[in-house]
Amino acid sequence: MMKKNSFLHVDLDAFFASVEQLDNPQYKGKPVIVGGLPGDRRSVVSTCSYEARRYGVHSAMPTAKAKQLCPNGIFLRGRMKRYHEKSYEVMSIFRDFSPDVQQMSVDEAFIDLTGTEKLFGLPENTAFEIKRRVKKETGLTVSVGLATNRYVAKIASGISKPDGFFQVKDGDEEAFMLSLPLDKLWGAGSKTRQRLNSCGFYTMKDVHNAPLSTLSTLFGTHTGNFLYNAVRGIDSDLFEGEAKSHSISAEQTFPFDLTDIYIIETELLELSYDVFFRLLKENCNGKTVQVKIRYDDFSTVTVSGTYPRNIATSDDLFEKSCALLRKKYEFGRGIRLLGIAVQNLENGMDDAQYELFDFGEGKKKAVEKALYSMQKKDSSLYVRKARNFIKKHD
DNA sequence: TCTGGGGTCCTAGGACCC
DNA sequence: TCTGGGGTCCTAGGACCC
Repeated sequence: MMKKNSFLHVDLDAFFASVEQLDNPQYKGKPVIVGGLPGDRRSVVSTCSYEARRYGVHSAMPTAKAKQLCPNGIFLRGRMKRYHEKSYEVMSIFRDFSPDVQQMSVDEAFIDLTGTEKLFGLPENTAFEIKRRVKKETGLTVSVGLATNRYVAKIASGISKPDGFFQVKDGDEEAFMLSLPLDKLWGAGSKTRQRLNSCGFYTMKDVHNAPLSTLSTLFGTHTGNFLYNAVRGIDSDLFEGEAKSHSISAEQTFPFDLTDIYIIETELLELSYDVFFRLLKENCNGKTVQVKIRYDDFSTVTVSGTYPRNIATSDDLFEKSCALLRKKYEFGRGIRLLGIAVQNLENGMDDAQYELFDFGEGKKKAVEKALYSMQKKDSSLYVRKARNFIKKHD
């Protein structure tokens, strides 16, 4: 008989809040809420401790509401650098147990344990050994799901949080899925659930009863297939393979809506710097630029352009962004968010091109590369155009 | 209570080419 | 003179996730 696959999904519990409690022992056992501070306009909760969740606080909740629900909460801004350090420690432990660790985000990963039994014993024992080592070596707790495919492992890890372990045995996948409420169907968010409900589907069983053809007609081929498989505990390969496209973006929500075109473009300048320096840092580049505008009523539009050559400098990105914005922006409307993305990225900076088409950009580019290496050596260095400083000191 | 920021993937329609 | 069907690329919008 063929040996079945074993996958772990490991999730760090209330990650950002747990790191804060670890680094600040006086916060242990208290409601810690990481994200915006209560006084910040237009901010949300990023992560909160289980103590805070008891008050009804959760991720993505406006900070103002969190403050209302939990007036004595400890509100903290995130320290992303620190979280990435801890994340790296944890991921390194995972790699001691399998060569195939697929990190999904800063706080979760899949570990393929297929074929590791001879080395580490049963997968469930490995799961407990991983939990033990993470706790001992980093002070953090994780929740682990174990199953024969990634999709079911992902759902299983959410079953007994925090510090949990849940195994779905070979052959039990379908029954496991059917035992859960519909809102545990990972990959079907609120919009899809609303549509499911409006079609008369309220439980996993309801979806399970529908033939594939019906689901495909109602939801399209892709989502139909996904739903059909998901309620049966079959992995639709959502987590398989490398990502096809890649992009780097930056966006900013403003405390107050913007209408003045000079100020709007000054913000685009700032975003252009952010994005361009990150392109340098990641040593990649692309030809497609997207500008995102969120109006005061929260409606969001995007406009993008694909150009013959990669982005040459931050000024180049700035000019393209301004042109795109002017094409799309309904002048006079209040803007609450602006974003810039460079999409369809490829590795390398194609330096050769600039020798053929150098419109003075080669020089600018050299200057920006030099600035980038200065910033790399001294991270306190903040290089921006004078235009951005004028804004800051208004 | 009024909604962050950084991503990936999918779809539909249009342009363009063969 | 009118027109089919397929492939590819691009764009805008939307859903979803952490």
